[in-house]
Amino acid sequence: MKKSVPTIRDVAAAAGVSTATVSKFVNGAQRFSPPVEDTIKRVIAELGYRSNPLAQSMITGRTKTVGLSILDITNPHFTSIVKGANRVAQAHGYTVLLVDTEENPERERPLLEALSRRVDGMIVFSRMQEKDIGWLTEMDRPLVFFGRLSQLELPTVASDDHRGAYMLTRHLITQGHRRIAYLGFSKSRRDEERMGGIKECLAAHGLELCVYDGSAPSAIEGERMCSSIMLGAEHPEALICYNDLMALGFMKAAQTLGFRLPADISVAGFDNIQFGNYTSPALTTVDLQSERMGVAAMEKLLATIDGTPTDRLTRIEPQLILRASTANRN
Amino acid sequence: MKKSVPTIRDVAAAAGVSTATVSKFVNGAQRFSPPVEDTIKRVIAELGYRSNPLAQSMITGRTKTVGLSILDITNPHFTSIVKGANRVAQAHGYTVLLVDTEENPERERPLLEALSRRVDGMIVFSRMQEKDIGWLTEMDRPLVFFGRLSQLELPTVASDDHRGAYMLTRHLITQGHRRIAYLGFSKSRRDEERMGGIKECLAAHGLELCVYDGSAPSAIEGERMCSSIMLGAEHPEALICYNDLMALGFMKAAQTLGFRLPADISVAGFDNIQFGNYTSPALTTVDLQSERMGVAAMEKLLATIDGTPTDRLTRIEPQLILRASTANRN
DNA sequence: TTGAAAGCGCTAACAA
DNA sequence: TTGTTAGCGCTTTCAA
Repeated sequence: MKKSVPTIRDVAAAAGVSTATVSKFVNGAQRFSPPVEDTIKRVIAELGYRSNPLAQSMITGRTKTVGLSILDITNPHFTSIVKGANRVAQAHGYTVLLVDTEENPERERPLLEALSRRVDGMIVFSRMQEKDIGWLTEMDRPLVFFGRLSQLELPTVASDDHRGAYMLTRHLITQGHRRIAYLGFSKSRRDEERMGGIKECLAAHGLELCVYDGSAPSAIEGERMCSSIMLGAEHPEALICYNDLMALGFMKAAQTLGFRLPADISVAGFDNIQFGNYTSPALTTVDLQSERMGVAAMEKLLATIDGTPTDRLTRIEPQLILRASTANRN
Repeated sequence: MKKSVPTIRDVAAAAGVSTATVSKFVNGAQRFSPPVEDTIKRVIAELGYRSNPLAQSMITGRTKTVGLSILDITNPHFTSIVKGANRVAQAHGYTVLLVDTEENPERERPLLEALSRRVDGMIVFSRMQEKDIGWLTEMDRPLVFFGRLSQLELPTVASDDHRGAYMLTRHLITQGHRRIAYLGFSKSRRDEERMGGIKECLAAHGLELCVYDGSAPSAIEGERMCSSIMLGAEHPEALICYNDLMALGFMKAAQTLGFRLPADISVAGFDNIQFGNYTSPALTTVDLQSERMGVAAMEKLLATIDGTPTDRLTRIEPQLILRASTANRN
């Protein structure tokens, strides 16, 4: 009595037909005479047969699985992306294989190479320099990339960070802020875009930007940077953070230092993570539409897999979300 | 000129050796004479050969991939678990295949069945009733389960929710709270344990528990439930929430209704998600050690896969984290 | 409508 | 040290 899982051959033998027949029937590739179909159906149920996706994939070359590589699963921005991507994949019968590169550019390549052979396509969020990702294109797998690329011709989904930053800055200026600072994260490709948007808007009003650079896009880092930002000769009237996590950390540390928000300083971030809603004051932010980005990326990937042509670049418009962390400076 | 990816046969032919030789060499299963090794190495580089993990897995029966099924990727409790599990898997050369069942018990079964054939083992967080998960054991794959089970004999990692709840309640009583309420989530298996711990402690002090039941373990739901909890004839002096997300939502809504925290009501949750640190007041919580749970589960799973015996149950001790959302009632 | 047979890319005895 | 050979579980012509 062999305990192991039944194969298509076991089914074929028990049903008195050929494996080819079973295969075609299981995949709905062909209809058979009622008696044959009934027997097969019965035997499958009896044996508890289920096809081996590995063997199936090896032959067909399709795995019905897509890879999604993100930078940090504990950042709500990325989990929202996953949420959106997951929903679309699910609806199309695909399983998402998630890889968390943990903000470590060196880990990306081996992880993605291992992943690439197991999936029909991949969506990649990368911290690598553009010059270092040429190999991605050589993996002969459909691929969608997050974020603007200047050289590479990859299908891409990107938020308009420049515009989002401009909108936010414009609003801060309207509120009467003049000394505006940026707590950035220069390791990210998007940092430049955001800073560019801010600077452009400030320049248009004859203002200059004071820039601080964080070493991680996290709340902890926001906390850490707070003292050097707030305890100089003259602290900024408004601070734009690279993302909401940093803003959250900064706000907490600033309050601990005795500053009142937004009276002493206005604070804003990017991403519109749900937790920006639960701080006091609630966080003003630029909603980059994370979930929608995930949806768009997965739709683009599945289209590419199916061979349906799509635009190379999908741009998602950001939305400014005003909350209490920014206020008029009168 | 065939554009397709090179197989082991291409390498063998080009190197003038047998496929077996290439296979063994690639897998480091055996050493060969220097000239042979050099040629193979060179040819592999030239052709850009990389072995097909699918074919490999089909034969060896091992995929070097493990599945991890969670209830909601946007809940930081689960992302911490993933973080811990991921780290361990990575260190052992395994890739984690993540599945988000989105708090939908019906989706679990098909998702897990599809997953089970592609991985060497699985870690499962389930919202299903214990009576409905017997099939899990029949999937002939190593499996680790999160949460206490009463009947099933599965390897399990669980936090001591009962004790955590007891500790928290005890502290609240010490702080002088008498009218204590619980905002639960009865769909979760852990809800009972938490409520049990609270009740036991209250009973020991001759107190009774007032219970509200939420329909989702989310911040939104916490917000929604707030008015019915706070705007009755007499509102509780302290509220324990099923998790931090609900607590966050509740706190925000309560403050919006004009209540001062913790002066009017103390609030506490479970999980110690990082965002409990960034609210005002910061959230008192029971740290269930999410990341450690992920680590423990993955270690247990990999041990099971390797055939190393482990204890059936790993229990993780919770820690009470006191912050400003709970205060003395004098 | 059904089946025989030839693989998919790789590994694992077993030989040489 | 190296090669031969027989599959893993499945799909897919092609023939019956």
